[in-house]
Amino acid sequence: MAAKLRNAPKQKRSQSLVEDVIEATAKLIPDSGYDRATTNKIAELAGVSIGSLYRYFPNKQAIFRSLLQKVEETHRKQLQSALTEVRHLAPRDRIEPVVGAIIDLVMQKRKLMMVLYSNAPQLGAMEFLVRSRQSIRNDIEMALDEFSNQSRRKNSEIAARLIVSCVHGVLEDLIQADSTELEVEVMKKELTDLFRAYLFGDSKQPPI
Amino acid sequence: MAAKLRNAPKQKRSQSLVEDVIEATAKLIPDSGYDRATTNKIAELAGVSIGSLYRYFPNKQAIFRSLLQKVEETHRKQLQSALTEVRHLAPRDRIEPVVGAIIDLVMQKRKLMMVLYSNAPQLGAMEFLVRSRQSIRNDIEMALDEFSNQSRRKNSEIAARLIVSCVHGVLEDLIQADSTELEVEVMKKELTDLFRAYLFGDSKQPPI
Amino acid sequence: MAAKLRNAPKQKRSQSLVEDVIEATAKLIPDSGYDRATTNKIAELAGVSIGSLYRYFPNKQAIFRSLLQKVEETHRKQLQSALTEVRHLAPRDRIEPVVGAIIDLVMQKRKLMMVLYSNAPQLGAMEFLVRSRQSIRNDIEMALDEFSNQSRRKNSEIAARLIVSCVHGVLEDLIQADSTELEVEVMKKELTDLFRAYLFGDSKQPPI
Amino acid sequence: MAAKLRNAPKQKRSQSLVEDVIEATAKLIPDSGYDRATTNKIAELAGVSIGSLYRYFPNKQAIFRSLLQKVEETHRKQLQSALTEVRHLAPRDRIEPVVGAIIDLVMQKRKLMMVLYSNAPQLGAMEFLVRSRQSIRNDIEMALDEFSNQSRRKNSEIAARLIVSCVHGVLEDLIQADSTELEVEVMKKELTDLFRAYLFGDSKQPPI
DNA sequence: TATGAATGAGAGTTCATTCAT
DNA sequence: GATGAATGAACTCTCATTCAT
Repeated sequence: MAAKLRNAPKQKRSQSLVEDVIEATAKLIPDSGYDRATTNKIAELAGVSIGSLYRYFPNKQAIFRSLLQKVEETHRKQLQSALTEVRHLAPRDRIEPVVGAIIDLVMQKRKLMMVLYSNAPQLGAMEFLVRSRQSIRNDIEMALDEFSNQSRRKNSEIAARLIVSCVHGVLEDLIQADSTELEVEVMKKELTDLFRAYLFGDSKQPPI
Repeated sequence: MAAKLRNAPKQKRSQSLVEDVIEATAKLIPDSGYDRATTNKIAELAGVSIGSLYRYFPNKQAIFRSLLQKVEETHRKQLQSALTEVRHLAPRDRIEPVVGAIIDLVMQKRKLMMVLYSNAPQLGAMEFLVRSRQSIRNDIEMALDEFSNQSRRKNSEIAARLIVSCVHGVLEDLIQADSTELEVEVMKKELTDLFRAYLFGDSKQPPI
Repeated sequence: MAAKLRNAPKQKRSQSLVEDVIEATAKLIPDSGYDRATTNKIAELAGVSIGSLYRYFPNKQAIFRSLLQKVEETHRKQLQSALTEVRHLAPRDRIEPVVGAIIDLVMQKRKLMMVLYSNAPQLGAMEFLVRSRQSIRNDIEMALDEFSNQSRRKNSEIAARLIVSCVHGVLEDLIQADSTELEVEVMKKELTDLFRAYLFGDSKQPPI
Repeated sequence: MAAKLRNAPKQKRSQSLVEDVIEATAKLIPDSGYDRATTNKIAELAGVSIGSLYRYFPNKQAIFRSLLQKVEETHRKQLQSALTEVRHLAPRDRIEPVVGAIIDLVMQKRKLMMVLYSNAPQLGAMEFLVRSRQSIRNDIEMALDEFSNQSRRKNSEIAARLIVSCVHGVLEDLIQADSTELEVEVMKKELTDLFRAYLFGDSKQPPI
């Protein structure tokens, strides 16, 4: 689950240290990126000595790997919640809230995600990332399978991959352009529309 | 258009130096990333002394900014070519070749693009990148406007933005997962399908 | 005799702790040398907490000093045994077994001795080492005095010093060159021969 | 000959830099040993920036390796001089000046040699050291062969090894005990005596 | 009394940038 | 103009030692 740490943090104190370090890293990333987020800055922001940091993380990469894993894990859980909450709705009405949830989710961590993804190779986290994305696609795929008879798409696996990718693409665009709240809402709608057309051949947006 | 250089390279010699440096940087990035692509390595690979390099680039960031600009410029030109070549086709048949062209284009420079995009903030290139994307969106928007009467989409600007974002999203996924040639083709088809449904309410793929 | 410890270990528990620490240090040295044999590794290998270790040793140097003293003490005792066991032999026949014993003794602890000797200055153990060697020389001197009338050497003190030094020199060479068992035996013989010539003017080796 | 350096120092400036660094290292060793002779201290004492130091030496070990090689080379040359200068003398009169020369030689660099030898394994210099010692033994062996008919020793190779080792042993003892000039002279005489007895069965010292 | 988590000075090393030649 | 040797701040990481529990 978490990255391999030097000492499994069984003690409360240690757990909190690990949490603090990961959190500090997340705070530092947006402005500093991978390289300028130095281990000393991280330790300082976490309120921890550099020595303690290295007691629980074997090296800098491991810190970032742990953060990446934590974020991905959180994302998946939140996606699963969104998918569950939506099951009582008619299939075509499920799209909007799920898309909305995902977008909101990632928009909060904009640059964090960019930095983590683009440094994944150096972190030795590509394998993990691919697996993580696969899990998320599986969740979507299962959700699609529930109404595959009503859908125009036969291959839920490919459809899931496409959907996830498109959402990510729109997100990245929104992040990079530092978009306004309004733009975000507009794109959510448009994305919903896109997927409705794709899945049900129906693109009319319901009146707001 | 080009990054602000210390001396505008009016001389042939200087122009070639600038070109060589940018090219060397592009070669170094995939394996080295931003940080390990040191200015000294760049100069060496470019066959240029480090002193000369700094005569034409004020700092390391400027080199990468120039590269980013050159790549974006090239991409836009190639997109325009693709859009032009396709105008004699029926609107619904224009999607596939354009999507295919864009994907092929970027797939060749996978890691290069990843590194440049994710370091754009540190490079002070976000503003440029947003403008560059806007230009590309404008091109798409104009292409969409040509058949807006046949399309279900009224707002070509938003549609263009969505389309570009989705293509980028799929691309990133293909890049990160180190996808096979086959996967790339499958996703091209699916993306074409997606946009057909979105624009024309028709998602049937033409028989191959 | 033992290094100055913070608390003289009168309790059994403490004595064993001190022993364990010294022993662990001896085990660690051959592969780690002085610096990479960290106090934490020593404590762990000794099955002692680092805090307890520092209760009985004021610092890292003191641990190594204690080890050096213990080793020197052991060596001296073993030399005395060898000298005693040999007294029933004719003077010229005493050389070989003593030389053999010394060489065997030190060869077992090759690297340990090298590390301790070369770090003796930093350990503040030079004074001790000089005194220790003096003791050993005294033992040899007394042994030489027993047959000084048959020997060509008048000054047993100088002869003892020379002999000890030569044995050490040969030992170091054997250690550094990672010599084979055979080489060790050859050098033992040659050294015996050397000392016979020196002491008795007779260098013929007895037939094996 | 010299250790592999990053850039072969062809320029005068560079050669002097390399020399200065090696010299500074030699100065630092006696008081600081290997570990406390930090690269920064070395650079400072050499009057060179740490960056420049690393331009010519890939790492700390390489600096020490270069020093070791330089010292060994010098020693060998001086030994060869001593052996040559002595050839016009009768064999039994050659021993004293050669032994004297070697002792004087090494006594000047006492602790330096100790530190270099004991750290040779970490420096990756054992192979070199063994080869270097072999060369020196060869020189001695050849010198012995010149009068092997007058000598009691048949195996010059072993005799050479023994002699070199004994000289080293005596030297180390003199160094470690911080011996007086007088002691040094006494041991030189005794060593000469030892080898005369060994080689010629004659141990009477000539009147001074 | 024993523990071991915490400390932080300081190690080796890199690399963007300058400037004397 | 061109060069590349020189610079040194800043990086990641280690480990002797302390002290709250």
